[in-house]
Amino acid sequence: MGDGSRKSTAKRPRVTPVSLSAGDLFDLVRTGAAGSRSDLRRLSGLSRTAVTARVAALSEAGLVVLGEDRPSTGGRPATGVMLNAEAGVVLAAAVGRSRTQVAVFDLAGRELAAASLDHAHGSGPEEVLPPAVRRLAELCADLSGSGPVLGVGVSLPGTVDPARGVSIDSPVMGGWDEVALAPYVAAVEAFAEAPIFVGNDADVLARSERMGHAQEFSDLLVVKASTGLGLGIIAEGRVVSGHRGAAGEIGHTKVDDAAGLPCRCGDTGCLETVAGGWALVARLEEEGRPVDHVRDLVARALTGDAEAKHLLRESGRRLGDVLGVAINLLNPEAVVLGGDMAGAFDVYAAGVRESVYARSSALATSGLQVLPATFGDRAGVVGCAAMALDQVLRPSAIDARLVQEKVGPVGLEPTT
Amino acid sequence: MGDGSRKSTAKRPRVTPVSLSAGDLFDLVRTGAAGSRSDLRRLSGLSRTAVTARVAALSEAGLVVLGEDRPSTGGRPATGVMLNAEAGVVLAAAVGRSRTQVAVFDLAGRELAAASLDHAHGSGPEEVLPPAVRRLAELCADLSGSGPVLGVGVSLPGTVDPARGVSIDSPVMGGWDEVALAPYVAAVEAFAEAPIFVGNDADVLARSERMGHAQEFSDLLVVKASTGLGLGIIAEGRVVSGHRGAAGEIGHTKVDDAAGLPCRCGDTGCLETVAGGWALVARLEEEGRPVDHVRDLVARALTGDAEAKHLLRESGRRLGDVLGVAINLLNPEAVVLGGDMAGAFDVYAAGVRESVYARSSALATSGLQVLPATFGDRAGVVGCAAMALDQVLRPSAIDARLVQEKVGPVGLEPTT
DNA sequence: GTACTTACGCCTTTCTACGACAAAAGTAGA
DNA sequence: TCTACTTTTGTCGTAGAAAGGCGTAAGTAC
Repeated sequence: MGDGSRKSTAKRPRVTPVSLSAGDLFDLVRTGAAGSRSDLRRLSGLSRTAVTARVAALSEAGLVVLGEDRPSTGGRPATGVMLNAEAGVVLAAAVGRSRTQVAVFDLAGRELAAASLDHAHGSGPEEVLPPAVRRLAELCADLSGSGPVLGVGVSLPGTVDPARGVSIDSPVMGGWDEVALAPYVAAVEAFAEAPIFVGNDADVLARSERMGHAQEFSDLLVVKASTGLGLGIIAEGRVVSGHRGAAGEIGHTKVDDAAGLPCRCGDTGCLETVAGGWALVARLEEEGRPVDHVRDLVARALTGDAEAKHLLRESGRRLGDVLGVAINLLNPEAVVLGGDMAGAFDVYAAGVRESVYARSSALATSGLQVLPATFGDRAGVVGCAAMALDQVLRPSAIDARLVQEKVGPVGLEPTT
Repeated sequence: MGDGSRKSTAKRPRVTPVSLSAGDLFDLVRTGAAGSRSDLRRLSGLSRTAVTARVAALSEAGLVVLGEDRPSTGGRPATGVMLNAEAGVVLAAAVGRSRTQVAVFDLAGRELAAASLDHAHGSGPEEVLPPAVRRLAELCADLSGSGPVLGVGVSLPGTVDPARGVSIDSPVMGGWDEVALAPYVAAVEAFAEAPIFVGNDADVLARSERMGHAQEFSDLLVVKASTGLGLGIIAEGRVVSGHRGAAGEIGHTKVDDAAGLPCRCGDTGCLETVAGGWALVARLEEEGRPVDHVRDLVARALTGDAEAKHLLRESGRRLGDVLGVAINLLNPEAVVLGGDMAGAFDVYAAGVRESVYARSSALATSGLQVLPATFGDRAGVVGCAAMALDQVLRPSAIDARLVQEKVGPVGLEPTT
């Protein structure tokens, strides 16, 4: 050194504030990557001062709690920093064709209360949503002192527009064209402020796996096999929703076996007409053995009914034919089977495996696993909650909450 | 200060540095979103001071240039800030079965020089790579004063591991199992420092569309139809590579039409055996009309050869059968056809459209477009360059380069 | 009991980012 | 042609955040 003739050596600003925000640190805590301020310092590269300041802000906002835990690693034990699961709740409502599941979750994703509401098959929003919202209000009332409602996740069996929070249409339920969900939720005063997140049922099932199998695998196909057939895609750890959120319409792929058979979507030849739950139910009915719902068919299969088992296995095989293409395309590490039909997992998975291994290339199927949905028949509400939590607790949302709080506390109680 | 009883009211740090780094601003300039410091101020929300400092740093590093352009919008005209395309180059090498295309691109993605090297069908890395690297060195030498080599993009017809930069295997070429590419490139001293990015040929084709159709559409399927059949996926604006980078193996999907037919992959019943370029060539050969390469078949079709046209259309139809499933799954806005067979786009696309519209649901195909690859037979090198540029010029890489430069100039010349 | 390790609060220094002031360089209209 | 207005840009002083040193707390290892 020793020059100085060139002004570039004068004083150059640093220009590179790669520092992480409080929300980013919160995310590290929430995901369990960090459990103490020291962890955060190591992971973020920030100085102690910066980490301390951010954690203090998060703590004041009630988003994290400082416990005296953490075993020593040879020196002074660290003060535990963990997510304050009691800082609020999210609501989940998984609307099905004849049943709506509702539940309340804390910020750690634990279910605090749940209920199920039956309604007539194919009901419209007026019959479904107000009772569900009322029930959620009751659940919240019973859970006194559980913090404010930070978000609401809703899943619908049909096409939705996540951006606008409206139902676009539903093949299995009437009256859901262009229905905005916010007004129904806002009917309860305590929910009026909460943002609403809407997802397709198959998509939401995929999101539930982000709290399950996706912690192990980053590329997954998640099948929802119930009355209809849907597919959720997790690619590189992210849920892929496709253009206008309409990815995963696997049920309406045309297959040769179904040529000419009319589908509920108005077209003919769809996979659903030979492998969808409604079609299996219809088949059984034709044979003079009426069942009310796919769940009944599954129940029969579980008690050893040969015909029901055969139908399920056959359905799995046909699904596998189409799934094989998807597997070649996306090369997932595992296929997760969810929905009512996966209730008889062994039978259904046997059918799926049979044709998947025949249809896909050796490369794609080597090491491919076929797994049951982590949360079984609770996957709907878990996925709705996961969807809401992912949005409500994402770093930028946390940062926004903190600056908002500096102006005037709204939403979360500062400390109380 | 006089309180101290409650520290929470004292002075709270801001804790939320959402400010954008110099690299982020560079990205805005590079993508054309911003063309002046005022634009950057508006887009980033940073203060004039901060923007000025960052732009000064970028300018000193030679990454952007300040021109006196920009028309006035009613007041003083803004100084134009634009990407300094001459700050360096990236190299592209698209390895094919019998031909390797190489090219040099500037940072704006413009091709500065190009060449093509033929080699025996199915050659190994020893025969292919050294000549290609030598040719690139010659091209660079001719382009004196074009800046340092910042990155190298290579595409291979087979499976690759992008993370490690190695070829895993190739169905069409021998000797490519577990081949690391870096040593070959580093043989030329001027290239030794440059990072290497490796991609599958179909994947790279998809990346080329990020500079083409993907500027308009965020969800695309990109088909590479040449000797083999491959598929690249762009979902929500991102290229999806799948687990171990092996997504898009559409050619080895099993189809009923091909039952029993042996495929070059060792299996039987693959789509490629009835719709892949190599199969069409074999078919023509059986009929006593030998052709050397798919390109010859396409050339014949373009001159009106009925048999060639029929084969191409039939191939497109069969591809469309499988593609229909993918379309239902991912609901893209457009399907892009590339590779040699797309050279006869009209014929090939007709076949694809025919079966795609029959196979997919009305929802997925309404508004679906079938388009030719933006860069035709140059898509390979363009995609390689795009892959390298996306990595080399991404915000975090730019930031790293700037701090590096503060310590001691390496890589880019400071101003010179 | 002593030395060592790890965690963390407080303080000072450094440096970034902001906003105000002021000048430059155009356009629009009298 | 000249003047008022708009927009862009450079410079300066100040507030505030991040870093790092120092000292202390609270464990473990021997």
